Amino acid sequence: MKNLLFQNIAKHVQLTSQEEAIIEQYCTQESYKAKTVLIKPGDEAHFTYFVLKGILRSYTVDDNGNAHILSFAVPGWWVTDMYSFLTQKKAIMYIDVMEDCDVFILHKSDIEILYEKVPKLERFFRILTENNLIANQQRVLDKMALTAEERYEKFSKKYPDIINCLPQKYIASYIGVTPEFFSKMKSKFLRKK
Amino acid sequence: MKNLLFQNIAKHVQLTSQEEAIIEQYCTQESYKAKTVLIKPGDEAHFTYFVLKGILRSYTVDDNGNAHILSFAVPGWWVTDMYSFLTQKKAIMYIDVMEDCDVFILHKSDIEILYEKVPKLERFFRILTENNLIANQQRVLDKMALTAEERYEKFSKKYPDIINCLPQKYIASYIGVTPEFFSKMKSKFLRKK
DNA sequence: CGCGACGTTGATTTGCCTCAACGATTGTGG
DNA sequence: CCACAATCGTTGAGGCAAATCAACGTCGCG
Repeated sequence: MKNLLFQNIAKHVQLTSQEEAIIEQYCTQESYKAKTVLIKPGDEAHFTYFVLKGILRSYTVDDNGNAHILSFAVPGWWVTDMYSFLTQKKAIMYIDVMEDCDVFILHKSDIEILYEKVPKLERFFRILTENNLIANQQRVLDKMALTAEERYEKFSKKYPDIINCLPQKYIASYIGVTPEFFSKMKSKFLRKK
Repeated sequence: MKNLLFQNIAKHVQLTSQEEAIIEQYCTQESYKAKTVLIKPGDEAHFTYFVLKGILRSYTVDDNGNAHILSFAVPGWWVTDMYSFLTQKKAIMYIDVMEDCDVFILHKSDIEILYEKVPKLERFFRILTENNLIANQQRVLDKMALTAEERYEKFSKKYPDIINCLPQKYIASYIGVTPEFFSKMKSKFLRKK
């Protein structure tokens, strides 16, 4: 279990077993049932979550009540309301559980302590954030340059596993279209083959 | 001149004058005329640029030849093709100069050296990247949840200075609409007041 | 069983794009 | 210094991608 976290870290920085032990001290493991809301707008996000099992998502709800999914968090991923977590201002997003999950919880203040005790983590999270940034930059450009169908194709190549285990309305929301349009698009797409 | 860089760094980490001296060794200053292309798709982005004066932009061009601006880089900002710079694979973006500029140039391999010599930079760039990520996440959501007019309003509040010194077709491109539509939108917007 | 969540399909509307034409401004070479 | 081209912004007509609204079938589950 704990291995998934350290496997992940090991992809970018090499920790000693002593350093791993320190990190372990600050990680709390927890399980949540589907539909549990971990963060909602107005909260202060004191925690970041590392997913061991299950699926979470982060999203906003607009004035018309439509949800817009920013990210799916699957095993091996971190998730929180970055804005709130980093600035300690009010959250703007929901984080909730889509499939029963096990997570590690890290408190904001503990992360700051860990940065001091295990400086390598500074690098680890830098690299993690860099990769996340690249992905988000690409997503901004994709939303501007590609059609819904192209975004769908791209998504299904990038996350072939997610596509079959989630209600498709969530995929529509991630892609940036309505469930109705997504349905029509998909049937047109399949008819072509 | 060099001060702008260190003022910027000082917002997030405290450097000794010795550390500043080390960093200075790896910075090359350069000036470029408007329209100079610093990076284009297919290149390998070996450099990142810190803007002292002038304006640069990063953007992609889609299959129809339309440009989509990812970012404007004004004094105090860093700019490069993050994807290429970090992975050292082929660039996917253009970086070019919109107004004659002075920049500091940092080589990818020098940054790696600097991370070793001045570990505080690891933190500095982590924080910088975190803030950049938050902004890009918000932009993804804005493109999904807001109308063009709302995105325009948001942009003009966030960058009131940029709006008056750049041809508006570039702002249209950043917002994610055509210049024609932007023009109509703007005149409708002004008529309302 | 009956309710609620989900996916589908159709009719209609709308936000934004495309294409084309036209002034105004800029700038550049002769 | 002018002439001409290039760039930019505006406006209009028409078109298309995607949203909206509504109705309906299906499935899983309390």
